[in-house]
Amino acid sequence: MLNERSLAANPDCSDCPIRHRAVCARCESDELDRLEQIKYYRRFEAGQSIIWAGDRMDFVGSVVSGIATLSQAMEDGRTQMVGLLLPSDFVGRPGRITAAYDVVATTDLVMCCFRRAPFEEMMSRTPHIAQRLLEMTLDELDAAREWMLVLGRKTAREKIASLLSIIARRDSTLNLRDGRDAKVVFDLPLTREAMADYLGLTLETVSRQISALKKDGVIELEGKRHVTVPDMARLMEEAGDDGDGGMLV
Amino acid sequence: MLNERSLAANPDCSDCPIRHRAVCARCESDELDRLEQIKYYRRFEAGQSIIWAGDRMDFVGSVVSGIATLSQAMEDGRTQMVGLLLPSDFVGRPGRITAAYDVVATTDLVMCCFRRAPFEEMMSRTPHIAQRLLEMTLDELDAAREWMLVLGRKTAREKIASLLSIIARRDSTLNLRDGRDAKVVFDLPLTREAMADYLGLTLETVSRQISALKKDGVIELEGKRHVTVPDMARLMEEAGDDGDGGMLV
DNA sequence: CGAACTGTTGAGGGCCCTCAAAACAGGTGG
DNA sequence: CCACCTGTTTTGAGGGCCCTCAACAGTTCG
Repeated sequence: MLNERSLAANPDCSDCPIRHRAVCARCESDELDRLEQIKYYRRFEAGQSIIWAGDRMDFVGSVVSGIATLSQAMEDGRTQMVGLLLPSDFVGRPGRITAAYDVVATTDLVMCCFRRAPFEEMMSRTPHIAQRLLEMTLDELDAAREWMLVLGRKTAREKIASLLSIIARRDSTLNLRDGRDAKVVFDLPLTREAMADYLGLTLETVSRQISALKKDGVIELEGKRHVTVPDMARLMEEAGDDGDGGMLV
Repeated sequence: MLNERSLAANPDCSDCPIRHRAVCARCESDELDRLEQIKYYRRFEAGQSIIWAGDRMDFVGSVVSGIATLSQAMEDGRTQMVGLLLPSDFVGRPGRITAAYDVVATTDLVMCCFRRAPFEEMMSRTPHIAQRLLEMTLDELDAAREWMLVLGRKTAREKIASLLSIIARRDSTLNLRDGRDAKVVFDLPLTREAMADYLGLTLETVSRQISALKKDGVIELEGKRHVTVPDMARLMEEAGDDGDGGMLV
């Protein structure tokens, strides 16, 4: 039914790009060995649905590479994105059988999956996994709360600036740059429609506000997706964030 | 500096009203004994600030009785509520020194506090605490995501109906009634302004929409705060929720 | 009574949504 | 190579929902 295929070979955990950030980050080598025995990889293509809300979920897992979105839909079609899943992010809730949200791959994506039952059994006996999952869940909760401020109180222009600065900040931490002073360059991993679903806007408003930020010199565009931010502090002002830039101290 | 005072006597944990729902829910009696040694009670008055965002936090704790709000403010005064704390809810993040949000008591409130260092030390040695905290955090994350749909995609009328049905549902579970058929009666624990901060609206819009729901017979009002819902299914329709009512299966 | 706070109601305007059309890019087939 | 189609994005015109500003009512407390 789905087009993904399991990889015959499971790459070694010690070579894994998300080894030190995913749910397995704190595992000792013997714990990792046991995880290795119950893991398998699945590959999804850009645009493909990974999970439908309400479906039975037989696995949980980590995004290894690529990007996915978590979203919620109303009956009349209105949809709100409630999570943006990047490499190392966790999918699924231990103890829950039915998926609560739609999960869609927005780029080609590789997921490291664990069958639910063995994973839960292992989690109950391996504090390192539960500890790391707690830490990751608390981070997600903080991000969700930051997002709620954006959704509830910011203007369309501020919303766009907030999203851009979130993406820019993430990229700048990946590239180990100073996120405040240097020029930041990145590609938007989302369509205008996905950005609208993220921000509680329409895609037309997203397009208009991006054009406006470009006209005002806050960002530069090359093609539709490639963004340059000449002055990160300026962008963060536009986002309505204060000098601390929302960095949780 | 604060007007709270410690109670001379710490009530016994086994008599505690939140014993089976708070962060201590899964603790064995010996674990509870150790928690008992590091706990103390603090009492706050309605309207009083419990924590300011950015302040150093020397404790974490559980709401024993009363209601508090978690909120985030922008420089220009716009504020968004990001959490509503009811009895058994946890305050503070283990591992974090500085408070990320403002916490305000909206009613008289009693909190069961643990000094941070001993609590964290105990948490690392007591899987039952970390397990329960993980479960509670996952629940909060689900609630936050439901809330994001409300903030991002619902109309003012739907927002009000959503908030009312959330409060009604909570009260009906407390009262062990059937939340679908029976008449539901409750008191609003929030001012119009707090409801506005919850929903990303102005207080005037909140007032207008409540009046409209009353005029249309969706709710009945006695005074400003006492609400009767004659038909829960109708209210949930108005909230834009489908037949399942957002109950996570 | 007056002050402070909470809540209601009205008038007007602005931001963003809705509907619509067109530009643009990528892919396919003639 | 061009015609054609599909999907994404941009831009325009108009309108509605909610915000802003304002006045007033009800309650509590001094």
